[in-house]
Amino acid sequence: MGATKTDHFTVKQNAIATLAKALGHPARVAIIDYLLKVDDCICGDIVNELPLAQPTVSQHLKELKNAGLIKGDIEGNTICYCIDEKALDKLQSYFANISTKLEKKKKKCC
Amino acid sequence: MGATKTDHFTVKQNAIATLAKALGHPARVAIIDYLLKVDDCICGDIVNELPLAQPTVSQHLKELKNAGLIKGDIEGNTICYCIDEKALDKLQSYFANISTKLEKKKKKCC
DNA sequence: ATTCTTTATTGTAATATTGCAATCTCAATA
DNA sequence: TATTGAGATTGCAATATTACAATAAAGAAT
Repeated sequence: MGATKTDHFTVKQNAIATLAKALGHPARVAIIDYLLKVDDCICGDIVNELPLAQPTVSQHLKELKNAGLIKGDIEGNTICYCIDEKALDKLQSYFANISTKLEKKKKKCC
Repeated sequence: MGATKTDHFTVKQNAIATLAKALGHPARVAIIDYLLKVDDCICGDIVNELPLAQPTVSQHLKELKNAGLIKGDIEGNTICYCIDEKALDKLQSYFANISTKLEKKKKKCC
């Protein structure tokens, strides 16, 4: 087969998986890192920051956008990419929740 | 090509990407969810919980294990899989850190 | 010892991802 | 109206992932 059976899992599980998958490549982690580092989001220089060709970077940006992790505002000739807080909040609370749960069940197993 | 250029990115970026990638499939998110829900980690019934064939589940467990997200203790006939807190702490602090940074730069851009 | 049970491994087919050269789009500027 | 420049799209090759049937491995139960 090769295709993920998304319809067999909950909406929430799929949502987390989609977000995690988008961050499942170092180039895309690097893009998020860079967007965080740059204070004003005059982007467009992302390509120069990464050790990858322009079409490849464009593709990674597209994937981050599809996953909802970033959003791009067209600004005349250039595009200003920014982190979408909502998506990152979702991830943050997901992992915070896991940590809380792990704290509670501490030493209950292995 | 098809192969990720891991050597072009930082160790940290690769580490986060590896962990995120492991969670980039709903079945693996479901496994983590299940391990959290079950209080004692008498596992082995993970296969019954998932809508996938046994070899597929085994493969997903292997990937979670390779990424360091879970660990498996052999217990006679069965194997007891548990969440590895260290990996999840890493993810939790990564996203907590991002949230903090986003808070600071609020309204500075788009 | 044989069978049962649980999990891993192997092999294979279908599909997805990664990466880039070439090309295209479109706004800004000359 | 060209021309330039930023970014997206297309097409393609290499590789990785997903899923499962069949099979193997190994301790438990009979």
